[in-house]
Amino acid sequence: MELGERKQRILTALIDVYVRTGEPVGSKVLVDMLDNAVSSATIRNEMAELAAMGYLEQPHTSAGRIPTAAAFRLYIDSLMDRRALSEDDRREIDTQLKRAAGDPEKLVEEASNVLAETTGCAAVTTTPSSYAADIRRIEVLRVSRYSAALLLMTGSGMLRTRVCRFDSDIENEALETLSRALNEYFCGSLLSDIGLPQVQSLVTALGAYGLVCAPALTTFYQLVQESAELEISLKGQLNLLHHPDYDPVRARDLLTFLAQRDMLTRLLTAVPKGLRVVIGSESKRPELDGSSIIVTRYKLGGRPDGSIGIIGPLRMDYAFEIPRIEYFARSIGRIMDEIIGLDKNNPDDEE
Amino acid sequence: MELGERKQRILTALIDVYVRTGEPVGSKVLVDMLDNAVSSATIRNEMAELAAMGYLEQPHTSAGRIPTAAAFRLYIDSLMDRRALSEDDRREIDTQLKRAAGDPEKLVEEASNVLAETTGCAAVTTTPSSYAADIRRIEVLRVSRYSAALLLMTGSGMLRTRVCRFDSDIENEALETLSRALNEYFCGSLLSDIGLPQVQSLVTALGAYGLVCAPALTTFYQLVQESAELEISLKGQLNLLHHPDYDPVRARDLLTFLAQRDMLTRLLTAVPKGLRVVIGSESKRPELDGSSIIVTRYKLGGRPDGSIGIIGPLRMDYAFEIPRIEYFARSIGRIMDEIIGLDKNNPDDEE
DNA sequence: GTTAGCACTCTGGCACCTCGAGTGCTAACA
DNA sequence: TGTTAGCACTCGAGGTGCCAGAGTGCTAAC
Repeated sequence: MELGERKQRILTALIDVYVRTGEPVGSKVLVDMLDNAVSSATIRNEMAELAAMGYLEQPHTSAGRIPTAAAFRLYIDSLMDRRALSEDDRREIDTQLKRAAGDPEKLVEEASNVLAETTGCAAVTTTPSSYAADIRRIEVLRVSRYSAALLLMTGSGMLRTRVCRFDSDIENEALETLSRALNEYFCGSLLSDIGLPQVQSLVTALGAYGLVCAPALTTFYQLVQESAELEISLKGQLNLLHHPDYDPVRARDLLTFLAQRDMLTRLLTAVPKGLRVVIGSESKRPELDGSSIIVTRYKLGGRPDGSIGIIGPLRMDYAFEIPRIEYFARSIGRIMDEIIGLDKNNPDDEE
Repeated sequence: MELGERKQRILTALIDVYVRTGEPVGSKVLVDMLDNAVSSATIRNEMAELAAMGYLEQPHTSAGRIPTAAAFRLYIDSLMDRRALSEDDRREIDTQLKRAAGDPEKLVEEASNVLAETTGCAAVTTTPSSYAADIRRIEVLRVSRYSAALLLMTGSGMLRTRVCRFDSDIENEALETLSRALNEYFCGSLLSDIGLPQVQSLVTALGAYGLVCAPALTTFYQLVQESAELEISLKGQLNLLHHPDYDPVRARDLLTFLAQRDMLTRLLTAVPKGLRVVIGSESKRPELDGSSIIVTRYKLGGRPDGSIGIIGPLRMDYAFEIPRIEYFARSIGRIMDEIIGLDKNNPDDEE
């Protein structure tokens, strides 16, 4: 059902006002918005039709209208005028992100913080998907007589350590053999390809040291699992508690829902590739009624990788926030490539 | 001003009831509590005096009385009967904590989670104070042609890494020299003793490589700073939002206050040695009115080190929660000594 | 198809009332 | 002197009624 041009103008104006004020919009305000081209009665007629079409609703008879999720959907898909970020805004974002550069995980976390702060919403990000990353190097470092640290370095620039305790004192020779074997077997493997059987098969390969090194192999396996796992960071939850559009109880319930990380995972990993905006009830989760999610993916080495986005009330300045999030994603991709992307072109290990 | 024996009994009974119900306690209930020994009128007289002494207050004229912060203080210091944890509770705590063992920082974090969950309050912990820890070892690991990771290992069992980018390709020789110099200069030093001047002085010591290694020195300095910093973890904030004693707005404000980590730091580091209970207004922070903090320190190698505690509403079951937190602290100390404490007695490095 | 005008509806705030719980006080009692 | 019974009093919670204001829907005229 195609919307007449005037209906589109009215709907757009109404959304613009609503996004600004948060109050139901009456016909009089819209007359002004449309330069007195038509009278309030005409607007009222049009609004009644828009309401019948499911684009507007009234909290009660004598209140103005507010846009429905369907209206926001239409607005985002075809009505809105994207507002580009100013040069200043971009520079600001870039500098803030670069401050955290050095380590991909820190970068993404900092992006989350900055995004939450600038939008006043909660920000979600996933770390670069190390699932498909390859192991570059494994170090075994003695900590004490009977404990050692394993260090894992991946092609995505991630470093992880984990301490392992042996059942008794362990010889240097054993640790060196372990280190050699681990590197020999697993360097170049994808994290996702390493299963328990592969790790277990090392026990025999380690010969005389197989048994004493067993705890280290378990630790190594856990380390790989943990590293392959997608990590989700959620920042700025307090923003939601302070947001005027949420009453404290709704905000609390939303936070409780978001605290179940598997829900978040599902929401984030379902993002196909480009941008995804989930508006209120579209998510089919009652807890997300009244909230919107804007997510996009950042690229790593040119390929879509982790996700970044915000969660906030239905009433968001989509025309502004969407470009902002897209810029964040681009900026993260760019900086991350600077940190590690280039390394991909020049693999260069010592061993 | 000494409290008469009957007043003590009344106050104790009142607190017990109030802690259980959360409602103002009227004279009739107390008559039952005290086995009808006296009439409600007598209780009322006593309560009026207790109120005059500042131990009780009424939300309004026709309501029962609730204990003031001063009453809780008296209760904790001299009236209450500590209730010991059951054997089952202890075992439960031990197994949950041991699951996370391996790394002191993870252990403390997990303790925070478990404590928050079992008490229904927010839990705070500080990581073992690495401030006074000594550097055991520094590793320099090449990541790419022009970047390397620095790894720092301390005597408190902490491992930290940070990636550093050089201005251009860097030779193996340079990295090796850097590694040697760092270890030579800083192994055995306390983290707190390492300042910018000391690090800078390495530039000359590195000779020909001084300049190219400069970024690594900066990174090293940051790494040391970051490692020396006390880390505070706050878990279970959502519990506070759901707690019946907080209306959502107060809970929100409390969370907002707690989010300023420097405030938390001050609260936690001020704990002298044993137990510390800060009740409501005693903290002099208006945001903490209506909330109590119970903190104690866990020991590491027999010496008081980090802190662990909970933050929750004034109305807590102190007689039960205090022993619980103390048990947590003991358990952490014990497990942590198992992980690293013993190592202190057997320092044993490869180099 | 558009507009002016009017009756209608609904919310939010305010005042008012009643009920129940629990107190403070007084006078009598042991 | 300390304890008790009895009663008037206070206050909050919750329900009702009323009013002003905002915005609509509808009708009839343009």
